[in-house]
Amino acid sequence: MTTMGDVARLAGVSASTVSHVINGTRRVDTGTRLRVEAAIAETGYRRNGVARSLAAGRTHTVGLSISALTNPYFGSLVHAVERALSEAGYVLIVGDSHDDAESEKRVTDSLLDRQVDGLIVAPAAGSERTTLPAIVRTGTPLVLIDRAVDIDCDQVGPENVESARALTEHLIEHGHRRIAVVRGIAGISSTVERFDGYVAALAAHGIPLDSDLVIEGESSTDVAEREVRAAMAREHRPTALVSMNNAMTIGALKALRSLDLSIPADVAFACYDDFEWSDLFEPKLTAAAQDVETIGATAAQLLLRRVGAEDFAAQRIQVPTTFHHRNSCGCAS
Amino acid sequence: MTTMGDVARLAGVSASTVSHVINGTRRVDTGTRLRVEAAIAETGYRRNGVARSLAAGRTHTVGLSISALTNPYFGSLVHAVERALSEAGYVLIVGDSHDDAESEKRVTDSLLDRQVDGLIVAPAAGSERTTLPAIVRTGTPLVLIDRAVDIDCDQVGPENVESARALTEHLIEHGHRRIAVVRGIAGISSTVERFDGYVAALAAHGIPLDSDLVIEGESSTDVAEREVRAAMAREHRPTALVSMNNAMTIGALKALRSLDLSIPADVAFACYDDFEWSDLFEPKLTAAAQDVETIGATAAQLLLRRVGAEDFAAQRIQVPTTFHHRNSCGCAS
DNA sequence: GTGAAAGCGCTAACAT
DNA sequence: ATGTTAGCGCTTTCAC
Repeated sequence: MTTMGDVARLAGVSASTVSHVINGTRRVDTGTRLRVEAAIAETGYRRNGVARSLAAGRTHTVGLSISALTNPYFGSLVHAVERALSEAGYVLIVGDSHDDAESEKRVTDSLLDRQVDGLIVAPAAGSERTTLPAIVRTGTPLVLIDRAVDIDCDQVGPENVESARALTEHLIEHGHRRIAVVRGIAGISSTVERFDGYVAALAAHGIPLDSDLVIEGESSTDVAEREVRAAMAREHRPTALVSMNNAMTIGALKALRSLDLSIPADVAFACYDDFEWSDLFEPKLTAAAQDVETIGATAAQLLLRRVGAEDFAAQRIQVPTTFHHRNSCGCAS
Repeated sequence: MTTMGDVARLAGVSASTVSHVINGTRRVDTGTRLRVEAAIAETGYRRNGVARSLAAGRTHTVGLSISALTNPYFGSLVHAVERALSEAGYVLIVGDSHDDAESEKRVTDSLLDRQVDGLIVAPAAGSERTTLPAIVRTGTPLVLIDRAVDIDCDQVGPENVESARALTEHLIEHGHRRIAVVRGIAGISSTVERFDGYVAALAAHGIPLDSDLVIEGESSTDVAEREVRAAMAREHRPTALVSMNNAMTIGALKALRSLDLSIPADVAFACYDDFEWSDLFEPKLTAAAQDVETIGATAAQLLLRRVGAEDFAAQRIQVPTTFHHRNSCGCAS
C-alpha cells in the first residue's frame, strides 16, 4: 500500500506538500504540483480516509438509523438523504433498528463509535428513553426524521393532523357517518397525530367518536388485515375506512378483498401514504402522499448546517402532504 | 472528549491495559478490570473507532454501491445485507450510483478511500469498463450482486433464464402464440438472460421469434408504458405479455389499463419480480419472485469469508426464484 | 513556496 | 499480569 510519504519521496517533496496539493489547502508552485500529481498517478496512490479523519478530527460521515429498511417508504428516504449528503461530500452509514429500541441503541452506539459527524434517526418506539438522550449527551448533531419526539433537537416529518383530517372529512362529504380508522403502532407521534386528525374531522361534523370504529393495526399488515376483517364482519359495519399508513392500507385492502366487499360501493376508502401503484389499483386509491424527497433532503440540510457551525435553536419542520383525489373514496374518474 | 489515556489515568493503569479490557485481548486481573470499568463509566468514555481502525488496519466496515435505492427491491436487499453484516459486527456504508457508471465510480472511490474492508456492488451498466477493474486493482474483497458481469469475482444474483422461460412457457401452455416481452435496460446480464429464457420457451414450442413482439422498456416505467401502449395499439396485437422486471410491470399495467384491456381476457400477463401487492391487484399477478433476503445474506457471507482469509476461487451463485401461479395468466383462482 | 515536526487516539509487539 | 514504546497515515502549526 502506498502512502503519502511514498508519493513525497518519488516527487522529491515533503509529505506536507503532497497533502496540500491533494487538498488544495495552500498555494503550491505549478511545477511542484505537476511532479506530485505525476507521482500520485505513477504510484496509484489513494488517500487513507481513516488517517485523514483521525488527524483532521472529522470523518465527513453521517450516520442514519432507520426503523425498517424493508418499508419502501424508508428506502426512498434513505435515497433522498444519501443524495443530499453526497452532494455535500459526505457519506452515509446506515443501520436498521428494526423498530426496536434496544437494537436502535446498538446501531447508534456503533455509529457514534465511528465518529460520525452527525446522526439522523428515525426513532423507534421507546427511543426517547435511552437512545436519544445518550446521543444528545455526546453533543453529536442530531436530526430526527419521520416521527416527532418530545426532545429538544431538529425534527423533520410529514404533516399528519391536517392531512388525516382532510382524508376523513372527504369521506364525510361523501355522506359517510360510520367511518372506521385503521391506526398504526401505538406510542409514536404519527399514529397519535393522524388519529387526532380523524377525531377532529368527526367532531367538526358533529359525529360522535365510536370506539368500535377504531381499529388497531399495530403497523403490521397481518394484524390490520385480521382486525379489519373482524370489524367488517360485525353487524352495522362501517361504510367507509381511513387507513393511516401504507402497511395498514395493504392489510385493509386484503381484508376487504377476502370479504368480497367492493370499493367504494360497499365501503369507501382513503389512505394516508401513497403507493407507486395507487392508480393501478381498481378503483384508484385516494391518498395523502408524503413528500419523502423533501423530508430526506431537509433532514440532511438541517444536519449539515449544524455540523458546520454550532448552536441554532432546534427546528421542527412539517412537510405538507399532497391529497390525491382518486376513486376509492367514491369520486368519479 | 475523553480518551483512553484519561481513563487509564483515572484507573491508575496504562492505556494498554485499558485497551485490553475493552477488547478482551488479554487476561486482566479482576480488580484491575473493575477499576477500569468504573473509570469508563465515570468518564462516559466511548472508544474512537477511527483511531482504532487506523492502528488496527481494519475498519469493520463494508461498502455497498447500489444502483437505485428508490427501487423497493433494492431497499430489501440493503436490509438483508445490513442485517447479515451487523450480526458479524460490521457496519454498512451505502452509496447510490443512480445506475450511472460515472457516479458509481465516485461512490466506490469514496468507499475505498474510507478503507472499507470489502465492497458489495450492484453494478451499473458499463461498470465493467472502469469501476470494477479499479476495485479489483486495489485488492479489496469484492462481491457483485444482482447483475452478473464478466469478471473474476464472487457474484450473487437471481436465477434468470429458467425463471423467464417458465413464465413464458406457462403462457404458451395457456394457448398463446403471440406473446410479447417487455425487456429491461439493455447491456446488463439480467435483461439478456431473461430474454434468453423467453426465446428458449418460444423455441421449445416451435414459435418463431417476432421482433414486433419485443418491447424495449429500458427499465423505465414511462418508456414501458408508452411502448406497451404502442404495441397493443397495432393490429394483430399480442394476446399475452411477459414483463421482465418490476418497473416494466408497472408501466405495462398502466398501458393496459389506459387502453381498457382486461387481463387475462384481452391479454394474459405474467411477470418476473413480485410485489407486495401482487395479490391485491385484480386479477392477482402471476409472477416469478426473487428471494431478495437470500441474495443479500449470501452476498454478505461471501464477502465476510473473503475478508477473513484470502483466496478462494470466485463463486457465482444463482438464487432460484419462486413461481407464484395466480390469475393474470389465465389460471382460475 | 516549502519543510520539519508534533500530534490525532488507538493497537500490539516487546519488555518486565 | 501489566507497562513501555513504536507506530498506523495523515493534517497542521510553525519556522524558514
